[in-house]
Amino acid sequence: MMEEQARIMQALSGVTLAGHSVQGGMGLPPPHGHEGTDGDGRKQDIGDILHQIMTITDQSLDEAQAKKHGLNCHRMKPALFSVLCEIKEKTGLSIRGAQEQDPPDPQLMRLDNMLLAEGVSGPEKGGGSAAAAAAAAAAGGGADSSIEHSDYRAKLTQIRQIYHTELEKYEQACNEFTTHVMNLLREQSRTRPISPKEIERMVGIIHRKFSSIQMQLKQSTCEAVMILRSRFLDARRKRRNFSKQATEILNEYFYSHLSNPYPSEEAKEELAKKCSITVSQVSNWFGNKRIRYKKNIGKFQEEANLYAAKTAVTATHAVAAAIHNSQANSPTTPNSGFQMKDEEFQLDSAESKNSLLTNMFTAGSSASFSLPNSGDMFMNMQSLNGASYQGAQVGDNVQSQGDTIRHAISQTVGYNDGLRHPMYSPHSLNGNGGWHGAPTPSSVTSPNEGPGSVHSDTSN
DNA sequence: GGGTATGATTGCAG
DNA sequence: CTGCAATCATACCC
Repeated sequence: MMEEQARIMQALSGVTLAGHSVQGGMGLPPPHGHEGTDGDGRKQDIGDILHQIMTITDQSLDEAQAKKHGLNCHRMKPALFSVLCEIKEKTGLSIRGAQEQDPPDPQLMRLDNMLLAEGVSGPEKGGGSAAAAAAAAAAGGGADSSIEHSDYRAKLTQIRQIYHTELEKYEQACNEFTTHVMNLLREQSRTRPISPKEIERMVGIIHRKFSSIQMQLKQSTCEAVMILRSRFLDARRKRRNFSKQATEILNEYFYSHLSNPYPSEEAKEELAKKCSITVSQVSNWFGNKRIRYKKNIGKFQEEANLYAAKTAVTATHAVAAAIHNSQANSPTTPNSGFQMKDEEFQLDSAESKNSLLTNMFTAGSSASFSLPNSGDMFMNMQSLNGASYQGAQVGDNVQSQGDTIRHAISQTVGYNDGLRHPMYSPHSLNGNGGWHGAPTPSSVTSPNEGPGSVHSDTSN
């Protein structure tokens, strides 16, 4: 082997480096012993080839093409080509074959799932709004939640659009590049050993490269969504007072259930719906309210009175209406003890609630409103303006008015069918200041309440 | 800007 | 899980 190499070297030096020594000395002594016609001939062949190579750039393109064509048409070409392909397969390339079936990248899967969950890569509309809704639900709503919500959705749509545009671009570029490379390889396969398998492999490599770029795109998209999401949630985490209306509704409920201010799950849902807040916000509100009320009952007294009166007014409407209806339906119905003149309750548009209150609860007022001596309302109203109200025995009379009236009154003044059990007063807070002495928590409606009784918490 | 009100959070107990 | 109590963080008001 070494000998042959040396001989080739000699031949090369003899041809291409004629007159120049590469072996250090000033001159190379002529080789001895191996010279002959055979050696000279081979030397000449190699020299010709090398010469051709060296001068190939001097040839015109046409000449080169002609040579290429000549080679392609050579009768030995197909055989040689397949042999070379085979050799190539057997060497390096076949080793890489094992790496080809790429297992699904867990990171890519994570990204895909996330994008799907965020509604970026999923079906057109549903996913996005679902994610936004989820985010909204997670953060809780507010009066302006819809604004923030739509803002979030708009930004998400923007991200989605960018993502899809970029993805499309990448896919297009990938396809173009693949086609280009395939054509190139097919072309080249006429002059060098490239098997279809290799082309396939190359396509795979290209796709992998592009998918890694896609992964970067997905990653940045995910980041963008996450940032948007966190900003959105942060913005909603910012405390925002409930609307006045919502606070009123909650307060009304609280003070009309002062004896047991623990709304049931249904009541909470109802309140949440009415106030456009979440159930958990209702729970928070009641939790805060209970504790703050308990801590400083005095401070809340005024508020309690206000809401008691308010509730009384609205309920009075109901009662008046109920009576009116009842009377209309059965004119013979006796209404002693609970007689009210309709005109005293024509208050809706002309009179404000406040002026009505003044009329109703001023001693000199023509309206005489008797309340049972057992409800929260009564206690609160007692301190409203110092007037003393007699707890009339209205129960029987009211009952005689039929269910409608009984329900209305029950709603109004905390009247229960039982009527014999004392309801809550601030003084009945137990030693720990809890409501635990009161009817069972979480059962908003009093346990003593009759089964047919309708309570305000569920009836509105 | 400071004080208060208020919605939310946290840690604990039942 | 619910509610309580303490606390935080912010909104709101003067």
